[in-house]
Amino acid sequence: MSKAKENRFDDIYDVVRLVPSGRVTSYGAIAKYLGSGGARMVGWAMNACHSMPDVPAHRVVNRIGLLTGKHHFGGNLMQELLESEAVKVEKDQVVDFKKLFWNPSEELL
DNA sequence: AGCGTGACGTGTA
DNA sequence: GTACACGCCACGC
Repeated sequence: MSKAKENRFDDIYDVVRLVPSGRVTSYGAIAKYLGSGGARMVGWAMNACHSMPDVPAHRVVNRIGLLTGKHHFGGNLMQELLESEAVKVEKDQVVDFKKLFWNPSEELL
Protein backbone atom coordinates (compact mmCIF):
# COMPACT_ATOMS: atom_id res chain seq x y z
CA MET A 1 0.00 0.00 0.00
CA SER A 2 1.51 2.62 -0.90
CA LYS A 3 1.69 5.34 1.34
CA ALA A 4 2.50 7.94 -1.16
CA LYS A 5 4.78 10.73 -0.24
CA GLU A 6 1.86 12.95 -0.81
CA ASN A 7 1.42 12.43 2.88
CA ARG A 8 3.71 15.36 3.33
CA PHE A 9 1.52 17.55 1.13
CA ASP A 10 -1.61 16.08 2.64
CA ASP A 11 -0.63 17.60 5.97
CA ILE A 12 -0.37 20.98 4.35
CA TYR A 13 -3.65 20.61 2.50
CA ASP A 14 -5.33 19.61 5.73
CA VAL A 15 -4.31 22.84 7.41
CA VAL A 16 -5.26 24.95 4.41
CA ARG A 17 -8.68 23.31 4.38
CA LEU A 18 -9.10 24.30 8.02
CA VAL A 19 -8.69 27.96 7.18
CA PRO A 20 -12.08 29.57 7.85
CA SER A 21 -13.74 31.66 5.23
CA GLY A 22 -12.85 35.32 5.28
CA ARG A 23 -9.48 34.50 6.79
CA VAL A 24 -6.00 34.16 5.33
CA THR A 25 -2.79 32.51 6.41
CA SER A 26 0.80 32.50 5.30
CA TYR A 27 3.09 29.80 3.94
CA GLY A 28 5.52 30.29 6.80
CA ALA A 29 2.76 29.88 9.40
CA ILE A 30 1.75 26.51 7.97
CA ALA A 31 5.36 25.43 7.54
CA LYS A 32 6.13 26.39 11.10
CA TYR A 33 3.00 24.72 12.42
CA LEU A 34 3.84 21.50 10.61
CA GLY A 35 7.51 22.02 11.28
CA SER A 36 8.27 20.84 7.78
CA GLY A 37 11.34 22.19 6.10
CA GLY A 38 10.31 25.66 5.21
CA ALA A 39 7.81 27.91 3.55
CA ARG A 40 9.03 26.82 0.14
CA MET A 41 7.65 23.33 0.67
CA VAL A 42 4.23 24.79 1.38
CA GLY A 43 4.44 26.76 -1.82
CA TRP A 44 5.47 23.66 -3.71
CA ALA A 45 2.55 21.78 -2.18
CA MET A 46 0.22 24.49 -3.41
CA ASN A 47 1.73 24.05 -6.82
CA ALA A 48 0.60 20.44 -6.62
CA CYS A 49 -2.76 21.41 -5.10
CA HIS A 50 -4.17 21.06 -8.59
CA SER A 51 -4.37 17.37 -7.77
CA MET A 52 -6.31 18.00 -4.60
CA PRO A 53 -9.93 19.13 -4.22
CA ASP A 54 -11.16 21.65 -1.70
CA VAL A 55 -7.81 23.27 -1.24
CA PRO A 56 -8.48 26.98 -0.86
CA ALA A 57 -4.98 27.95 -1.81
CA HIS A 58 -6.29 31.43 -2.48
CA ARG A 59 -6.46 31.87 1.28
CA VAL A 60 -2.73 31.29 1.50
CA VAL A 61 -0.52 34.28 0.88
CA ASN A 62 3.02 35.22 1.73
CA ARG A 63 4.08 36.81 4.99
CA ILE A 64 3.13 40.32 3.88
CA GLY A 65 -0.29 39.28 2.61
CA LEU A 66 0.77 39.60 -1.00
CA LEU A 67 -1.07 37.37 -3.47
CA THR A 68 2.10 35.90 -4.85
CA GLY A 69 0.28 32.85 -6.20
CA LYS A 70 -2.41 34.68 -8.12
CA HIS A 71 -0.45 34.13 -11.31
CA HIS A 72 -0.88 30.41 -10.84
CA PHE A 73 -4.61 30.69 -10.39
CA GLY A 74 -4.95 32.39 -13.69
CA GLY A 75 -5.30 36.14 -13.61
CA ASN A 76 -7.16 37.79 -10.77
CA LEU A 77 -9.16 34.71 -9.89
CA MET A 78 -7.44 34.55 -6.54
CA GLN A 79 -8.42 38.12 -5.70
CA GLU A 80 -11.97 37.48 -6.83
CA LEU A 81 -12.24 34.47 -4.55
CA LEU A 82 -10.89 36.40 -1.60
CA GLU A 83 -13.22 39.34 -2.17
CA SER A 84 -16.01 36.81 -2.49
CA GLU A 85 -15.26 35.86 1.11
CA ALA A 86 -15.25 39.40 2.43
CA VAL A 87 -11.48 39.67 2.16
CA LYS A 88 -10.54 43.01 0.69
CA VAL A 89 -7.59 43.04 -1.65
CA GLU A 90 -5.72 46.14 -2.74
CA LYS A 91 -2.98 45.97 -5.34
CA ASP A 92 -2.57 42.20 -4.96
CA GLN A 93 -2.26 42.71 -1.23
CA VAL A 94 -4.73 41.68 1.49
CA VAL A 95 -6.18 44.62 3.42
CA ASP A 96 -5.91 44.29 7.19
CA PHE A 97 -3.92 41.15 6.55
CA LYS A 98 -2.65 41.29 10.10
CA LYS A 99 -6.23 41.27 11.34
CA LEU A 100 -7.43 38.55 8.98
CA PHE A 101 -4.33 36.49 9.55
CA TRP A 102 -5.21 32.99 10.68
CA ASN A 103 -2.52 31.37 12.74
CA PRO A 104 -2.87 27.56 13.03
CA SER A 105 -0.62 27.49 16.07
CA GLU A 106 -3.07 29.77 17.89
CA GLU A 107 -6.45 29.04 16.38
CA LEU A 108 -6.01 25.29 16.21
CA LEU A 109 -4.35 25.28 19.57
C1' DA B 1 23.92 10.99 -9.89
C1' DG B 2 24.11 16.19 -9.96
C1' DC B 3 22.24 20.90 -11.22
C1' DG B 4 18.70 24.37 -11.54
C1' DT B 5 14.40 26.14 -10.15
C1' DG B 6 10.52 27.49 -7.06
C1' DA B 7 3.12 30.02 -4.88
C1' DC B 8 8.99 31.81 1.07
C1' DG B 9 11.31 33.55 5.15
C1' DT B 10 14.95 35.62 7.66
C1' DG B 11 19.21 38.15 8.30
C1' DT B 12 22.59 41.52 7.09
C1' DA B 13 24.38 45.70 4.56
C1' DG C 1 12.92 51.15 3.87
C1' DT C 2 15.14 48.77 0.05
C1' DA C 3 18.39 45.40 -1.89
C1' DC C 4 21.04 41.22 -1.86
C1' DA C 5 22.29 36.60 -0.26
C1' DC C 6 21.53 32.28 2.20
C1' DG C 7 18.81 28.45 3.80
C1' DC C 8 15.16 24.96 3.27
C1' DC C 9 13.32 20.69 0.75
C1' DA C 10 11.11 18.61 -3.28
C1' DC C 11 10.65 18.08 -8.31
C1' DG C 12 12.17 18.08 -13.36
C1' DC C 13 15.79 17.30 -16.62
